[in-house]
Amino acid sequence: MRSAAASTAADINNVRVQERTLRTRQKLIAAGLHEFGLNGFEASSTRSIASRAGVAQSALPYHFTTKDELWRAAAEKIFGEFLTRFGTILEMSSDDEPRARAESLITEAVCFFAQHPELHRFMTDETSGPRVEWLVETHIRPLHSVFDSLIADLDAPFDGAAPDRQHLFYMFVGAAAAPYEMAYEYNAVNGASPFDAEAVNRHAQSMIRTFLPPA
Amino acid sequence: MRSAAASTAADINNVRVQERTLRTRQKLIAAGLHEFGLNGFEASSTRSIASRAGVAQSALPYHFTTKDELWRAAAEKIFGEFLTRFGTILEMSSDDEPRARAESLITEAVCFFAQHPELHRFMTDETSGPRVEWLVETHIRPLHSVFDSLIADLDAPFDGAAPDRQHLFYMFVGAAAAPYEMAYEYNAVNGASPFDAEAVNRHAQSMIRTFLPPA
DNA sequence: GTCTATATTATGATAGAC
DNA sequence: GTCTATCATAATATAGAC
Repeated sequence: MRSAAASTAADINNVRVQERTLRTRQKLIAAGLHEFGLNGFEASSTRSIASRAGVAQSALPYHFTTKDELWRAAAEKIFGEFLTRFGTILEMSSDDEPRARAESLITEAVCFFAQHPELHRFMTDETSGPRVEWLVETHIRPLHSVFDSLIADLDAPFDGAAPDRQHLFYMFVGAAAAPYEMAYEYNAVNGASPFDAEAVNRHAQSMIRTFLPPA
Repeated sequence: MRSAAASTAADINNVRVQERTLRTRQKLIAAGLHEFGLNGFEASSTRSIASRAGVAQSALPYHFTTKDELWRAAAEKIFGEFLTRFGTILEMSSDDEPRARAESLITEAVCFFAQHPELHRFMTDETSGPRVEWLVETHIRPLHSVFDSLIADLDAPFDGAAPDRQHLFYMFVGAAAAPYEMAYEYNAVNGASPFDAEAVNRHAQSMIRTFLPPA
């Protein structure tokens, strides 16, 4: 039966095509995440992204229509990874002592910023325009509820003199990401990379000592 | 005496020309500071800068040869202003009680980041390359000694459990600048501008409560 | 689906009139 | 010194061969 055989072949072929499409899209997203996270949207060219992904420049508009859409796909990926990982940690630690839980949440957040500095760059690259508006509504606003569960533990011990809850979010994010946002400077001044495991641990400890009052 | 008259006329003319040159250069630096501070180096076009300054695009390469040099001039201006202002505050407060002094230094730093968000953008816009290298060696490294006088007061009360001194610099800068670095998001989420005087005061108070241990 | 080649636009820097 | 006009280049997106 020719039609059945053709249909089967087409199915097999479609699967393979879809797999290849998926792989190429993923390579482009990974490369875009790297470039956008390092240089921001405007300073990243589709050529450099395609080159990093190992495909032709025209593969980018083919798979994502515009540079803008690739940027959105990269944002989805990095914010999705963060929410997934943090959701897991939040669940796993739900029965821990408040202090120990806060410490491990802070440590996890610092490690994520160190391993994925792109996350913070996406949050701060542009100051206005359609991309920021989309990002805030789609991905950053939800972060606040995630951090609220962290913040509940952070300011409880302060009683009257706790830092402003609204501002804790910004201070925490800014402080956690700062060494990685200024990595070149950190390296030049301190003679070591802020991404080294030892430096990350020290940063997590410093964050705990700064944002959790002494026990 | 024709030559004397001509000389005098030329001198007067030179002064006027130099004054006009200076004004144009200053307008370009101010416009460049604004654009670079808002969008970063690559995303700022010489056309938009010139347009903001109210001069022709070609006035930029005429007065500064390259976009790069204008950027450096803008960096000189904003870092110079910061050092001048902070130097004054440091002197004026040298006889204050340590706690009160630390509080006023923190408040001053927060106000400066709020009034000049360009400063932090210059520190974080690019992650590598000749401009960052120049900026770190010329302007950011000196900031560390300024902050050291602040930090000496910050971590003294902690005794054993003080945050890492190296990391305090980054945490402090990151936390102080965060609301202004994420101003669009702050506005969308909190329904008010982080640049409002009331929000700046609250941020300064939150910074004090976070980075100075309860008295 | 991926490539090479190209159309189109925007950028930074230069030339020349005034 | 400032302007208009232009060059040269690099960017994104499209067309067409395979």
